[in-house]
Amino acid sequence: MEQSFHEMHCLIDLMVGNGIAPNHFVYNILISAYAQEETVGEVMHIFTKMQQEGLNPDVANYGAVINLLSSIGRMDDAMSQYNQMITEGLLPGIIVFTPLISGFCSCGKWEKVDELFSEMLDRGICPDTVFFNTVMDHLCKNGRVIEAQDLFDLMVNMGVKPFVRDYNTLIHGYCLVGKMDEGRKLLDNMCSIGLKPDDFTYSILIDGYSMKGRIGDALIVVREMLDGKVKPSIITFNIMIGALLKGGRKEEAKDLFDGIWANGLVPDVITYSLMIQKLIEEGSLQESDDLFLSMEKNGCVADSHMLNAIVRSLLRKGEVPRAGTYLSKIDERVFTLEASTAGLLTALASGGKCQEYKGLLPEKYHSFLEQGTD
DNA sequence: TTAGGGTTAG
Repeated sequence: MEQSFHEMHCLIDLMVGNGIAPNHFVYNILISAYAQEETVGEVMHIFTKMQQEGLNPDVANYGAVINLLSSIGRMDDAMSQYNQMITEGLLPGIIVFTPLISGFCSCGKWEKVDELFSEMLDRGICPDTVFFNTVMDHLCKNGRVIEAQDLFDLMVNMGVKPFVRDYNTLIHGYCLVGKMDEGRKLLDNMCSIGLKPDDFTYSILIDGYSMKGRIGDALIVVREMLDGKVKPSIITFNIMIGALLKGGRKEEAKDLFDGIWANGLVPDVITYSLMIQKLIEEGSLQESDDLFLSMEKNGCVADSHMLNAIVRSLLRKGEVPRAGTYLSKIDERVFTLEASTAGLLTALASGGKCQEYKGLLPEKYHSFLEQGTD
């Protein structure tokens, strides 16, 4: 980035040297590019530089700067820029209000959200589909699904057509607070107005039912998805496999796993992680090792989360030597031990077998055993 | 591509 910052300066100097003064377009391309990298120093430098050269920032320039400041939570600074542009007589548009309001949502300043939304409407600025989706998503993720629903209704009343993504956002909101029947109603509602649910819609609902332990209802949605000719993604498979395993329906989960390839997909690290943990849990240790090997043979590489989860499963089963094998992989690949994994190691030593276990685990992790003997 | 946003799994 430092290099390209230098290049940017050279480019601007070259333009000036050729009698071409950089305009708002040029500056905004630069500001936006640096904003994407979240390099605040550079952005503010360019912003100052353009003003020094007698070019007053336009609404787009302010929009890009306010977006950057809001995205990193510097709301005081974002508001100062907003006030500055008002002072200069510029008229803020939806491009300025969306990041500003989104920023206040991110830090939970809901009264500021309400205040700015009112101000925006007072200024005659119409919220659009991007605005509604952004704010609804924030509300849903904070458990404020009732307010998200109100916003959704307002959107419809204002004549802004909801898209599949808006439904997905709201259904997710209901799932997060366990209101599955409301989520389910929305699925039917979107179908009735001619919107076709996608794999996200179904996956969100399947996961929601699964979290509530309603495996039967989850499977009904799976059936509807397949009947509707919506192709599941590997994530959908992972959700379904997770739901079945949770419901103790291992054979069906295994059938789904075997059917992944027929759907033109390949299992990913999460699919394998789910299956392997289940095998360990039921004591099929050789099978779990075999699956791990075939996974790596298929080019799917274990990540830190997976190895930690495997180690924890093995430790819970008292399979210390095998856990040692996977701990060595964590060590070799320079992954970190997660706190919950370390906690299990420490707990292990409190049983008085610290010395015995030391011989089974890589030396690097002996300190966790020693902590347990205090 | 001059400016704002967003969904699912261990």
